[in-house]
This record gives sequence, structure tokens and C-alpha cells, in this order.
Amino acid sequence: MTKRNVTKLTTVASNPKPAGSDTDRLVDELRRRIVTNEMPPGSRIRENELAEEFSVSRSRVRDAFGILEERGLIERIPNKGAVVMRLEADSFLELFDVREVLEGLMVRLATQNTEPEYWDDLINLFGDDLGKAVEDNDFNAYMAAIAQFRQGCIEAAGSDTLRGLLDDIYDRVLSMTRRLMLVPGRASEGFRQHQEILRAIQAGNADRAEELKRDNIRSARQWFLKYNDFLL
Amino acid sequence: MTKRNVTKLTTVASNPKPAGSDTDRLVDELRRRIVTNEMPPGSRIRENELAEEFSVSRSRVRDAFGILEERGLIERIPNKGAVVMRLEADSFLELFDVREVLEGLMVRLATQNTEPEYWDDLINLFGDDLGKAVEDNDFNAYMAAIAQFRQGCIEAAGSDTLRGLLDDIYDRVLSMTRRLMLVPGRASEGFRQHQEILRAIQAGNADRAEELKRDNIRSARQWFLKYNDFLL
DNA sequence: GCATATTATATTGTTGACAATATTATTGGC
DNA sequence: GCCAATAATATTGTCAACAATATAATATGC
Repeated sequence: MTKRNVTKLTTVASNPKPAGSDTDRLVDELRRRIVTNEMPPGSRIRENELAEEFSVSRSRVRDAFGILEERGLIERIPNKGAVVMRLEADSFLELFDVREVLEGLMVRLATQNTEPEYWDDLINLFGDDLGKAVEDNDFNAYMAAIAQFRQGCIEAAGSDTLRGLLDDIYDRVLSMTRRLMLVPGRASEGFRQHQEILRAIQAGNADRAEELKRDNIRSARQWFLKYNDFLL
Repeated sequence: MTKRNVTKLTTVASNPKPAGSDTDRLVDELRRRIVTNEMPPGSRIRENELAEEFSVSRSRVRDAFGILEERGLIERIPNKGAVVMRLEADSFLELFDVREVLEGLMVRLATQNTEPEYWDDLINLFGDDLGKAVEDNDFNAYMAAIAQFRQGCIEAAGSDTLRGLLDDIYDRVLSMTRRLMLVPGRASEGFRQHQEILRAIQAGNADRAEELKRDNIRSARQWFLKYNDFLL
């Protein structure tokens, strides 16, 4: 089997697309506000306010809303307006199920497409230093590392289709992921799981890497289920 | 584990949503024309034409285009217009990968959520009569049965998130699926695979059902790979 | 004072006109 | 006849005004 030669980790993209059109700029900025909880679920979003703030016509705002709605980030009720999507426990469980198989696919493809050296940086990143940071509850460092892991895997997987699906799902669950990290014990478990996954990937064991990633999501699901009263 | 009591197979929805708004009607109709190849890939779609044909303003057409673009059914080039998305072989392979894991998940959840009786109708449908039909190259009968299978599984899986993803993917690959069916041997193989999957599901063997469904998609992928020169 | 009806306000939905851009047709030079 | 430059047309992009609807405020009957 020929392997794609992916040698360089792209820098973690804080803003995925600089974007050209007004509509794109709006989508990106609103997306950011939603996933960072700057606009928490249930927030009402008025077309006029945004149009004024961004100095664009309401039509552009409207177009952006259409895209965000299709991505499941906002909900539009006819003649009433748009609100940031509020997810119930059921939806999160459904998303965990989907993430399980898609992220499993991601690491499988990533393993198949790369040489072991590709993973040196990530293996290094998920070393003792990060372990210490996790024990010290340095969640920012851990979140950043997870983002790097994601980025590296998606890049290596090389499937735009998969990337699109994962990006959409990521946006929807990011704020929950951040909260889940606070649950005592979850972060360090996740850290160890990622170490193990990375070892399997570098060893070229695609099946095991996929299985481990699926285990990883399933365990996150379990933690969510146990603590969802506090998390939602 | 408690099982959801899904007792009735919903009739196969020829038109998923009757839909209320003009935009929704447009989306549904355009979707239909695209997936049936009435508008083949590469077709130019003009906003004015559609606006006139459906007696709506261009704005509605524009909104519909936004949705279809987000779903990956059309492509919009700024100041040039919209064309029906044309998929390359690579995209189809990516879609096969994603389908493999998502449809695997679908049958796993469907198995876990239902009692054996739920599947009596489908087991019956995939009986000797349909087998004969397949041997006689009655592709319409087979396509209809496959649609029923899908519908029953998605219903039983009970995940709106998964349903949404599968519906999107389905739209993108439908015309290819129809062509793939023409490849000598593929239909009868697919038929037998579905019989086996249904048996595993009814036996309550979720893991095996998932694995068999994944095998099913993988084999379809292989056929596509072998004959893609004729199929694209 | 409370519930209901009515008016006023705010917000979203829709449209047609106009601007910007690309495509096609025409002209002129050689 | 062929190519380039220019004009004419067609198509998409944007906007601001207007309509429809929902929400809030006010008035009215009891």
C-alpha cells in the first residue's frame, strides 16, 4: 500500500478561513462567538443588531444565518427569529455515537497514510510535560494539545469529506468538551488515551488505533452520561 | 438494556417533507432533480429561470442555492453562477469511507433499539421473490427494497443526528449507486449481503450486523474502484 | 384590580430595483 | 479570414423600502 507523504504539521488554525465575502466574515465571527460560548445557547440574535455592528445589509446577515442554521449552530423560528442552538442530553449522546465512528475512521486513515516520523512532534507534545500540566489542571495547554492532535490527524487522513463532517461536529460540541474536561479525572484519562492512540498510530497499527479512538470517545460518553446534570 | 419500541415501518417517503415555505419547496424540487440526474453534474442553473418557473422572487431561489451548496449538491462560483456538483473518483472513495462507518453505526443502533419482530417485514421483503427479481435485473424492485431497508434502519436507530448525515450523503451518491447496480454481479452480491445483515440484526447481534454492513460498503467500494472508468 | 381587546412597536420575511461582474456580439485593423 | 478591442447583453451580487408577523404597551369593560 502506498502511503501519502505528509511531512509537515500545519500550524493550528485559529481562524480557519480568512474569508473574502461579507457573508463569510459574518459566518466565521458568529461561529466563533457561538463555540466560545460568548453567545451561549438560547441567545437571541437580531438581524438588525448584527447588520449595524458589521456595517453590512441585513441580507448578508440573513445569508449567514442560513449557513449557520444548516450547520446546526443556530435555530431559526419563522417570524420569531434566530437563537443559538441549545442541545439536549439526547443530542449530545447522538453526537458521541457519530464522533466515535468518524474519529475512529480519522485515525485509521491517518495511520494508513503516514510514515511513523510524521507523528514525532505529536508524540513529543503528549509527553511528560503535558502530563504534568494536565495534573496541574492546566486545561488550556491540554486543549491546545488536543487541537493539535485533531489537526494532525485530519491532515493526515486527507479526506475533505471527513474533515467537513468533523469540523461541523466539533463546533457543536466544543463548549461541552471544555466543560467535560473539568470533571475530576476525565482530563488525565483522556491524556493517557491519546498517548496510547498515538503509540498505536506510530506503530502503524491502524485497526488498533481506530479501536482505541473509539474507546476514547465511548469513555468520554460515559463521563458525560454520569455527570450530565452538572454539564448541561 | 431497554429497547425502544419501534413497531411500525414508516412508508417510504418519496417526498421527505411536503414543506411549507417557498424556499423549502425549491430545495426539495431541486434536490429531486439533482439526485435523479434530471439535472446532471455540471449543469448550469440560472437564478432567473428558476424564479420564473416557480413564480417566486430570485431571493427565494438564492436562499435555496445557499442550502443546496451547504449540502454539497451544487457549487457556486462568485459572479459566475451555480452548477450541479460534479464528483471526482476521490470524492466517491471518501464518501464510501464515511458511509462505511456511519451505516455500520446505523445498523448497530438499529439492532440495539428493536425487538426481532420489528424486522419481520424486511426479512420477508428480502426473500426469494426479490432474489428472483434481482436475477432478472429488475433494478427498480431492488432499489425500492434497499430504500425500505435504509428507512427501517434509520427509523430504528432513532438518531436524528445520524439521519441527517446519512440523508446528505445519500443524496450525493444516489446516482452513482444506481449506476453501480448495473455492474454485472454487484446487485446479487448486495442482495445476499443485505439478507445476511438482516439475519444478524434480527438475531440481535449488533456487532456482527455492524461488521457486515461495513463489509457491504467496502465491497461496493471495491466494485466502484474496479469499474470507475465506466461509472464516472 | 384583573382579564381581555386594541393599538403601537419591534422584528422578521419578501420583493423589485439597481450595481457589479462576466459573457457574448460587434466592430475595426491588418 | 483572424485577432484584439470595444460595446451590448445577460447574469449574479447588493441593497433599501415595504409587507407580514409577533411582541409589548395601552386602553377598556366588568
